[in-house]
Amino acid sequence: MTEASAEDLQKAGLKATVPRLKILRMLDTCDQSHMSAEELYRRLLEEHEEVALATIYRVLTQFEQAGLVERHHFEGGQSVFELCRDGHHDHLICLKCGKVEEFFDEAIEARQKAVAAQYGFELTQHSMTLYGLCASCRSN
Amino acid sequence: MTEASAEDLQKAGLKATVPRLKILRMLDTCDQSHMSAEELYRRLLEEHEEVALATIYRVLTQFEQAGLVERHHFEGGQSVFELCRDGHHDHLICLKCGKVEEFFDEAIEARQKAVAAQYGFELTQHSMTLYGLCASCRSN
DNA sequence: GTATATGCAAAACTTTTGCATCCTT
DNA sequence: AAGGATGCAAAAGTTTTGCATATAC
Repeated sequence: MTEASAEDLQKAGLKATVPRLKILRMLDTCDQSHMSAEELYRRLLEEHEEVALATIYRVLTQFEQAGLVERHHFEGGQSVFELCRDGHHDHLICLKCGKVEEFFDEAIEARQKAVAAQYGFELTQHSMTLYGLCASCRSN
Repeated sequence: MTEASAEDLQKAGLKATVPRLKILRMLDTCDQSHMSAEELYRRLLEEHEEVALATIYRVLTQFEQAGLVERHHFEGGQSVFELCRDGHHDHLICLKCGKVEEFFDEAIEARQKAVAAQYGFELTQHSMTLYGLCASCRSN
């Protein structure tokens, strides 16, 4: 995938403003792909690219509505945001070091659809998050 | 299952205080089995069984630690609490009317374990929530 | 030039905490 | 009687909003 750019914003129907580009770039290039608004704010600050926290929240909400970003509610209360890249996936999170792994499992997806159908639901989205200890945290 | 009682609290290692019993009873008998702290507060108020909101939060946290209650982070920011009755289950939520259905699917549980193992994780918990439109909301 | 976005400060909301008083065992 | 629990009020944390100014097209 090429670097996040002004066109990505325009294609999504959003003006290519400086704060939006900073936020998009940070989501795209940061080693940490799942960040809270506060984390994003701090990292931008560190790179001397400060954007007001209120703007970060507004922009993330717009990105979410435009389908550029997904918002997750993991344990811990605050929302975490992730740039939508390839397709759908679920998450595996280490409770000790916070590492986030992404995975996709066809069998699970199929069963989810089957369960929803069984209850008469039209499925529009789902969230599935596994919590545990990652390999390196286990060995310590 | 018999009505929630003082013994349930004592077995869990908690003093059987009046506020705790009120909260436990409400969780047990309310038609709505998944409630936020605020909702619990309002419903107790309606039944003239007021408990301070701060106490509700403290008690719910203790209940959670004692294994009496599960805390969920569904969409919408605030925590929702549910009395632990039978075994583990996942949730299916209607985005329109808020109805919560519980389900359990062995195939999904098995795949979750397999996925965790594949990534070297020791699985300690998981949350899986399906969102959609329930049958009656679809027909309207 | 015009509509929209941003920054700042304040507000709204959820959850936690300090402390004096009260209740359970 | 003693330790722990509660209520109240205040604080802390997260997210939203009003409004004047600045920016993108």
